[in-house]
Amino acid sequence: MARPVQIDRSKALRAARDIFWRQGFTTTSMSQLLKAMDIGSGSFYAAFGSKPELFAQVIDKYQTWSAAQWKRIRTSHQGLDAISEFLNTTVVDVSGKNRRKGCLLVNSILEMEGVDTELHQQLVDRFNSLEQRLSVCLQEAKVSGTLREDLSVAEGVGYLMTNIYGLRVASRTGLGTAEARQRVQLLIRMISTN
Amino acid sequence: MARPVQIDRSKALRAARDIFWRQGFTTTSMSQLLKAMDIGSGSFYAAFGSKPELFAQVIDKYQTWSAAQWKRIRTSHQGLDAISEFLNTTVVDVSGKNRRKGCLLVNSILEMEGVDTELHQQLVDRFNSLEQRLSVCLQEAKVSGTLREDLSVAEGVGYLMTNIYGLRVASRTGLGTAEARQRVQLLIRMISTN
DNA sequence: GTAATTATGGAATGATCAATCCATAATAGC
DNA sequence: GCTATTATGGATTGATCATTCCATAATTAC
Repeated sequence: MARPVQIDRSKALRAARDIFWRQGFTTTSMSQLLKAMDIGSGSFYAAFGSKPELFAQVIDKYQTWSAAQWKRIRTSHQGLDAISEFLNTTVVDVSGKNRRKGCLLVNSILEMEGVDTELHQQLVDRFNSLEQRLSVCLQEAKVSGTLREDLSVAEGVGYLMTNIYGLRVASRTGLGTAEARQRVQLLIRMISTN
Repeated sequence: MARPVQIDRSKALRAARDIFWRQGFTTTSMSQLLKAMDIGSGSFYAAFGSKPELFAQVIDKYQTWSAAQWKRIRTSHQGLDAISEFLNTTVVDVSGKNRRKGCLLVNSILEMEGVDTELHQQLVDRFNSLEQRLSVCLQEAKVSGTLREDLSVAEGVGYLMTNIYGLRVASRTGLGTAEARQRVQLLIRMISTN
């Protein structure tokens, strides 16, 4: 009865994700965004509400993808091996030819800090769910005896979180894939039983 | 013969540094900046040139201060002890009551990445001078036998850089001073001879 | 006190921002 | 093929951005 929607929502969201990933939320202007998504402003506001609302949708989708990836890793890895696999996957994914920079969630946390306090806290909370996943893996390692005896699970989680943040940032200052992998290997070795 | 300058340059620079530190370069508007510095736009452009030029001056001053701090540490500490002192000083300085967030240099590196490529590379180069300082300390530790034997100096530098970045970021996601200190203690312990 | 000179800060300026408006395009039902 | 309906995207809007302009204030030399 009416003109049908012609925008490919999922494709548009992916384009938006990638440009936010590369440039951040604030830096990306609506004109850049519309061009990247290849839609007009009318369609945009009809379909996504506003620039911040679109961003929230992108973050949602990103986290869904992120959770799926974690689940995939966990079906075939456990303990320190799962953590190692997680780090390698995410590090590889964010450097090298792939032009996305760091982790969208971490980047956004840093960017939104002084700007949108509410969104900032939401993002931090979401990211902290990673702590629980890491905690479970470390517990497994503790039981299986692969975790350094003088290291508590809580300490290990803090250590890993610091290194994850650090690797994300380092990947944005020119750290190559090969060197990133070496750092991952080393940081795992540090918390393993010798 | 003419009206004398009444702005306190160093005080104004400090105010600018603090608001950039809290909010970042892009997010801070000229009106906020002028209000924080407590000067009018005429005086501002006469004294500092432009917003980007002011930022460069702030970064310069920040790094001068940072170098002095490092020098101070080195007069009384060496090896892993110097690194530990450096980490504790900077971590304490950037969290808790002090409302500045993270490290101005690191924050700016992340912010300028897609925006101003030239400035971004300058900042990265500056920050990398830290690697050399760390390398010297690790060499001292190697000689004195306090560095884990199975760890090369190069590996140690990479490890430390990751953790420094990570701590800077973690301090912007709600990490408290006490917990930050524990993480510093742990990460030093990991690279020490047991 | 007057003239000369320069700092000052509030009022324009033009660019760009996100968001809205609206004439037009594209469909389905009849 | 006509009507009703909704998607579309370029033009428009009002706000805000960094910057410039300029009348005025504050000082020194005489």
